[in-house]
Amino acid sequence: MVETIEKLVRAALAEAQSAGELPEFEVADLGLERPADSANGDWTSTVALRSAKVAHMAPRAIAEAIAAHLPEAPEIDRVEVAGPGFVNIYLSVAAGNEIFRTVREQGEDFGRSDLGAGQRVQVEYVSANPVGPLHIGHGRWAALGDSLARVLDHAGYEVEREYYVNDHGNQMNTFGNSVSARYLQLAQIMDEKGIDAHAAHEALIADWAAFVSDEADEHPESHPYMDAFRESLGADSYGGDYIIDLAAHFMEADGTRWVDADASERMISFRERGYKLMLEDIRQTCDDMRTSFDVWFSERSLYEKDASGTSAVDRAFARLREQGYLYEKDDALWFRSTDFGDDKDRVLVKADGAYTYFASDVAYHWNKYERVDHVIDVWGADHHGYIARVRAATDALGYEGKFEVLLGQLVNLLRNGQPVRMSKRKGTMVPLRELLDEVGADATRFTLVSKSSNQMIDFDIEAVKRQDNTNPVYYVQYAHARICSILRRAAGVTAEEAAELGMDEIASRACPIDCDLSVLIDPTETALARKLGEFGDLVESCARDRAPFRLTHYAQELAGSFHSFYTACQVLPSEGRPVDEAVSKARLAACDAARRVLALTLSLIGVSAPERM
RNA sequence: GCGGCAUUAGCUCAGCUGGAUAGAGCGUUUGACUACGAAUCAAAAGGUCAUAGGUUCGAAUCCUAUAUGCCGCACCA
Repeated sequence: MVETIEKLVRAALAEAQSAGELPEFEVADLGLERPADSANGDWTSTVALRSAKVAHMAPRAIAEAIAAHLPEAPEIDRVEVAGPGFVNIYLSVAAGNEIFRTVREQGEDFGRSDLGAGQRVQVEYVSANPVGPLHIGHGRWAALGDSLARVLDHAGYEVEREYYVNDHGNQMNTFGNSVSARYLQLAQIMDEKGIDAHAAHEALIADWAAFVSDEADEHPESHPYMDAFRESLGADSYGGDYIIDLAAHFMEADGTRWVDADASERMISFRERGYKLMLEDIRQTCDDMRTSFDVWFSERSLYEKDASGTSAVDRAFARLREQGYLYEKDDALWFRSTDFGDDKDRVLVKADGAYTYFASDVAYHWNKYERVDHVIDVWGADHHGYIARVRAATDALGYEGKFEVLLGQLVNLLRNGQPVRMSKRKGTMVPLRELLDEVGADATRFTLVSKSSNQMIDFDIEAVKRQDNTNPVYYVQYAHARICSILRRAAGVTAEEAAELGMDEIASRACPIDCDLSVLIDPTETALARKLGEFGDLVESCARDRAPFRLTHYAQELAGSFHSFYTACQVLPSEGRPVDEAVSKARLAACDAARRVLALTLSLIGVSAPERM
C-alpha cells in the first residue's frame, strides 16, 4: 500500500509542476507516515513541509497544489490538506477491508518482509557460565534474544541462535573446588554425627539457611560450616545452596570414596560432572522459557589443537600479530585496542601465562564471522565496558560495522513491592526455573520483553503472577480465546472436535475466504482493519531497531481494537440481535484475521495463544 | 574523575526519520450484561515531557551544561 501511495503522490507532484503551479524541485523523501490520529487520514505526507524552503513557497500552498492533482484511484477515498501543510490521504473503506482477506490467505507468513534479504545474522544470548542456575536477569536476555531472533527471521534474515558456554576459565576451578569443599563437609558431618548422606545434606542446607538469615552476622554459631567453607576458599568460592545439592548428589552416587582421594582428581571429577549437570539444568530452563539454540559453543574448543598443532586462539593471535597489533610488556601479551578507539590496551596472555577471557573472545568472534555475516551479542548492562575491546578486536580482524551489542538493562526482582534480596556473597539467588514454576512462562516472557531494552525492569513476582485485568498478557490472550470461541460456535464445532480440527480449519468452515468484505462499514471495523495493516511496518521496525518490545504494545492495541469491534458489532445472529448473513460472514472473516495476527504477534515474543482460558 | 542507561499523568511505560490537540495500561470517578466469553466495553478527570540555555518554520525527540537514580571503569569471568 505504501508503494501505491508513494506513486500517487509523486504523480501529483509532477502534475502540479508541469501545470506550473509548483516550481521544479526534487524530493528524495515524501515523508509518508501513518498519522497517530486516524482523523488525520490513513496516510499523510509531509512533503510540503519538507520542500517549503527549496520551493520558496508556503507549505500550505504546496500541499494544496499536490492535493488538487492527486490522480483518481480505487484505493483512495479522498485527500485533504490540514494543519501547516499535511497532505492527508483517506483510503476507501473497501480497500482497507481487503487486509482481512490478505491476513487469512497469508496466515503465518503475514507481515513477512525481505528487509534482511537473507543476510546471515547470529544472535548470541544468555551465555551464562555453566557453574550455577539461570536467574531472572538471564531470563530477560532469553526473552529479548529469542524474541529478536524470531522477529529477524520474520523480517527476512537467516538467523542463527547461539549460546556461548564459558567452560574454560578460572570459574570452572572455583566451581569444582566449591563442590569439593562441600563434599568434604558432608563426609565430616556424617562421620561426626553418625548420620547418612541424606541427613547430612539437610544439616548443611540448614547451616546455609541460618547464614543467609543471619544478616548482621550476630549468630556465627548457627552456621559454622558456611563460615569454614568461606574461610577455606575465600572469594574463590560459590556459596549457593545448589553447590551443596551437587555435593550431596555425588555423595549419594559415589559414597565417601573421594574423601581420601587426590584433591586435584576429586576437584576435576566434581567439576566436570557438575558442569554437565549445570548445563543440563540451563538447557532445561531455556526450554521452559521456550527458547532453543542452534549452537552451544564451548569456549574450550577454542583451545583444542587441530591437525596442524594450532588452536583457534593461536590462529587469532597470529593474525593480529601479522598486522602488528600485538606487543609484549611486563611479561604479558597485549592487544593494541587503543588503535580502534578503546580506552586502553588489553591483555591477552597474563604474566603467569594464563589466557584472559578476552583472549577467548577474540578467537570466538573471529570464528563467528566464518559462519555468519553479522553478529548481535545480547549482554547485560554491567558488561557495557567490555564492548569497546571486542569491537576493537572485530575491527582489527576486518569485520568493521558487523559487530553489534544489544545491551539490556538489569532486572530488579520484587515481591509485593519489596526487593528480593539476591547476594553473590551470600549465595542467595532465585533461580529462573523456580520463577517459571511460580508465575508461568507466558507472563514471565511477556513482562520481560515488554520494555525497551535500555529501560530497567522491576519484576514483581506477585504482580506478574496476578491473573486479572492488571496483567496485560491475559488481556491479549483473552481476546484470542474469545475469537476462537466465536469461530467454534459459528462452525458448529465442539471444543473437543476443535482440538482435532485446528482453528484454521474451523475458521474456513465458519467463513469462506472469498466472502464479500465491503459490508464492513462500522468505525470499529475500519479501525480493526487499520490496526492489522500496521503489522508489516511493525515487524520491520522491531527488526531494524532491535526492539521486539513494540510487539507487546501492538498486541494490546490489536486486542483492544478487537474488543471494541466485538462490543459494537454483533457477529453471530442471536435472539434480539439479528445480523444479516452477509454481514455476519464478513465479520467472521474480520474475527479470523484478528485471531491470526494476535497469534502471530504472540508467537514472535514466544507467548502462547490459548484457544480457551 | 571517566563512560553507559534512565528521568514524560498518582503508578508502570510508549512516543520509530524533529511535525498536527504529547498517547496507552493500571489506579480514581461515572455509565453498560435476561444478548455471540464482562479476564470486556463506553466516557471523564489527570501533564511547566527533570532543570537551564541553544539549533529552526517547528523540539519530549537534536546540541551544551546542571541535577537525581542505576550500572560499569582488572594481567576476574
